Amino acid sequence: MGMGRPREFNAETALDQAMEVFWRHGYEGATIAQLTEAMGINPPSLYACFGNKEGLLKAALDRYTKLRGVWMDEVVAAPTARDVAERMLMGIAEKQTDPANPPGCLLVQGGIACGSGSENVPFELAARRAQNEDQLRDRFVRAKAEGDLKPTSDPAALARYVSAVSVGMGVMASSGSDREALRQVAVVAVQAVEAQSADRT
Amino acid sequence: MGMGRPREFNAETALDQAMEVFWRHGYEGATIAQLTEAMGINPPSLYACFGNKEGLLKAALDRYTKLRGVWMDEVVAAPTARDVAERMLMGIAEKQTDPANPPGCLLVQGGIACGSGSENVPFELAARRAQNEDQLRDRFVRAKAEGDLKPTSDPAALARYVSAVSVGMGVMASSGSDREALRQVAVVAVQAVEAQSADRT
DNA sequence: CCAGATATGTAGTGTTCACTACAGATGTGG
DNA sequence: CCACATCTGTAGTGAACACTACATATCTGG
Repeated sequence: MGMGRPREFNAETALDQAMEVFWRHGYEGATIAQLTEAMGINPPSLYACFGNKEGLLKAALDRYTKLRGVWMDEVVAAPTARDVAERMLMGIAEKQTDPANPPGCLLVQGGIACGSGSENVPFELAARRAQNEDQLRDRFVRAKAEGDLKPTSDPAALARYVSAVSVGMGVMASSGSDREALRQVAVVAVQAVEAQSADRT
Repeated sequence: MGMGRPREFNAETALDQAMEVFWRHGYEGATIAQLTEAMGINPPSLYACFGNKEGLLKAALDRYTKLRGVWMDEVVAAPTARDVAERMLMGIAEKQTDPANPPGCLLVQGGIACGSGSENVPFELAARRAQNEDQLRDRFVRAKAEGDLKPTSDPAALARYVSAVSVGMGVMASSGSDREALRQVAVVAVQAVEAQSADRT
């Protein structure tokens, strides 16, 4: 039996375009018409490949978190907890205002509140953000074990904090804050992590 | 000439219900059917009173910021910049997880990204958030003048920072974080403001 | 009690939405 | 070159959306 007509579009390239539409308009604000036009395909191709609108979102999120994961690995590779926070938040100030992408973060812009029928979309995004937070927490646990963070510090709370600041910066970026404003926030935010760091000998 | 049939519903009570629907589902996720049912009125009454869906949102935002303004006045009445930040962020941890309201903050849940035709909704919310930030900034400017904050500190940056943390906490709350998790974030966040405070004599 | 004015409830309006039926096109295995 | 499988484009589908026409009800001023 034959293997059928091969697909004429590249799934990853198409996903990049879909990602941008979701990023800019949110899950509910993005229409199939906008998505198909950006992806350069027709609705039947979209549904054959991704199932439905939510399936397309998940695929776009997978791609987003995969690309972001590479960067996060560099972030947690910083030598100290303070440097991890700085590299993370300063990097976010850059990325969230990169004119090559829509402002803000897809994991926030994608949809914080949704209508009936899409209630699980916000949870889907939250689950991806939690992955980042877990990665930070693990790194801070290590920092505490290494004596980099004070014995009284709470790595999980620190990770939650850095994650919260990241999200807040994303919302600011999407509503017009420029890169310099975000950098100022990052600089202040890092000082809280510094306050939890052991004194240098 | 007569003055017409009087309205049979209370506008403020109805707005409270509409507020909750926008809060829980966002602007685009909230339907007129949900809104009218929650408000206990029919569509013609809604349109006669608020113009259209966006007009209703603005009225709900007005009411939200008015109620919130009372609390913000208490926040900035705290004696020091550090206490202002603590009162603000700890209060937010309480309010965003108050079971009497939907989780999070209407100024975030209302809509961060919107589809074509509602592009100005996110800006509308951002403008209201900016009011809070301005109030914080003014308070921190005063704190600096009073010697409460270090001469090297940047009141505008500090206000932006506290505002960003607030927003981040709101997103966390809406995606399931409990009150204790938010309190932990607040405790850490306050330390950055403390780092900008002058040493006590 | 009547005229004018505004509110209300019923029952729609046109539009846009996510999604798909179907026919033709393009590939593979035998 | 034929049977089969999968993709593609055209052209829709029913449902849900924001919004409203209209008849009726309830008020005030005279």
